[in-house]
Amino acid sequence: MGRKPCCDKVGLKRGPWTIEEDHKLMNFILNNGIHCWRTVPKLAGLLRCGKSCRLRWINYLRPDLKRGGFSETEEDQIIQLHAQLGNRWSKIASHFPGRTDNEIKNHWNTRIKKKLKLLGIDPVTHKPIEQAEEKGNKVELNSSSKEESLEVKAQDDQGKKQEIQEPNLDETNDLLSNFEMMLGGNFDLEQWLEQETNTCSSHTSSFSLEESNSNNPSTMDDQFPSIQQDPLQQWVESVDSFLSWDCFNQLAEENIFLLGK
DNA sequence: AACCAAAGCAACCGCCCTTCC
DNA sequence: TGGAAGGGCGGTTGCTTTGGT
Repeated sequence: MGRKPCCDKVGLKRGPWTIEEDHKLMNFILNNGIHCWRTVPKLAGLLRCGKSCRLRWINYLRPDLKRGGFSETEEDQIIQLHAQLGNRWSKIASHFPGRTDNEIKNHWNTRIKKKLKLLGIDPVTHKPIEQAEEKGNKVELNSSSKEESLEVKAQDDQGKKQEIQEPNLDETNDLLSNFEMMLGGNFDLEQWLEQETNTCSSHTSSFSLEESNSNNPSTMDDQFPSIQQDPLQQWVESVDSFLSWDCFNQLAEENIFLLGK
């Protein structure tokens, strides 16, 4: 008598998403917005469950995502927030615009946890590991990790103040509001593309458009030849999944989403 | 060059909470 | 007010990549 599954998994595709699936999902969401995740795969023509679509969008396709490694400052903040909130990753993620809970969780589990353990700090309680264990770690601490130890002490001191450095709220709000505007259907992609084509092509040598590259275009104008007719479609079909999203995200970092300003 | 182990990360699972009827 | 449905969240898995031998 278990709970009813979120969806009928029979006939549904699982595993890594293909570029085509990404395109379909992006295309659908950018055209229609998000109303009910359960209906998204059906309407978008995807053989995925709604949850899977939601996860893919939130963790990977969302245009306001910030990619790349975590900075020292971000790591510090994560540690402080974790000390206060525990494993409430979504709450922690809400302090990092453009970061997902999954990303932070992964980073915590793979790196920060180890770093803290190495420094003799229990990643769960954020207190020094018990004497016995601590002795074992001292050897390491005395050798290579001395600097890190001091760094963590500083973090600890900061934590005691119970003051967490707030993110740039203006930036966060701007990103969110523009993203909401986009989902609400008011996002003028055509205008955005017109404004930003040069920016994109200028700083993304890795910008790979395998599909549209058949003509070896040298500029974005060439890459989007019929942009005037159906810019969204052109854009979605032309992007090569995450490589192009790197470009997109880079633009987002440069406040390209602040169109409403 | 080949193999193995570790690390990193995307995706899935299942429970919990909220909303709606 | 209670039950069902849907979404959100945290934990876990498993595949891919990277580094070492």
